[in-house]
Amino acid sequence: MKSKGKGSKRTRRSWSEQEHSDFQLETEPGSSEQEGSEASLQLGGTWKALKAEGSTRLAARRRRRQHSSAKERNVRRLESNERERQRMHKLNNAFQALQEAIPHVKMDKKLSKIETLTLAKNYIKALTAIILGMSGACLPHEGTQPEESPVKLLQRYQQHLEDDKIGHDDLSKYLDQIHSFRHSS
DNA sequence: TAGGCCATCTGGTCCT
DNA sequence: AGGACCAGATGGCCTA
Repeated sequence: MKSKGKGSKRTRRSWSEQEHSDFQLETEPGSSEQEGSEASLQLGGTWKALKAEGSTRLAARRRRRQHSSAKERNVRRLESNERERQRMHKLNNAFQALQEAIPHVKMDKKLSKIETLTLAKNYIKALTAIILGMSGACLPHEGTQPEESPVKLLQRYQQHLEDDKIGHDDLSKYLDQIHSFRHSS
C-alpha cells in the first residue's frame, strides 16, 4: 500500500478557514450567499447544476439559507464534511473487503479501485461460467436453464467440486489478469 | 516531471 | 429539514 501522509491531505484551504474572508463579503443582505456560490461555480468552471435547476427551487433554497447565520452554516458545513469523510471511509472499507474476497490478490499488491472492480467483475464472470457449465453438464435437458436460481446453481456447483471442470475463457481471462497484476507490481 | 491515484472539500440534488 | 449521495475541483504523494 502506498504510504500517504494523512495529515497532509488537509493542506487545502478549507471552508472554515475561508470563513472570515467570505463573511466579510456578506455585507449586503440577499446578495452575499448566492453570489458567493456563483463565484465559486465560475471558478470551478461548471455551470451544469445551475442550468439544470429551476428558479423556484433556487429561490426557496436562497430563502432557507438566509435564515441561518454564518456561524450555523459553518457548523453545518463542518458536520457535513465529517459525514462525507465517514461515508468515503466506509466506501473504501467496502473496496478493501471486495479486494480481499478475490482470491490470489490480497497478498500481492494494493489494487486501485478500478482494478478491484475490473478484477471482481471478471472473477464473477469466471465463476458464473464454471457454474453454468457444471449445471449444464448434469442437467437432463440440453443447455442451461437461465431461470434456475443462484442457490440451485451453487448447490450443483458444490456437488461437482470434485469434478474439477475448469477451463473456460472467463477463467482464463481472470487468471491472465491476476498474472499481469503480479508482474506489474 | 508528467501522469495516475487518492483524500478531502464543496455545493447541488435526491430521498426519507 | 436534514442526511445521503454525487460529481467537480484541488492538491499531495508516488512511480515510471
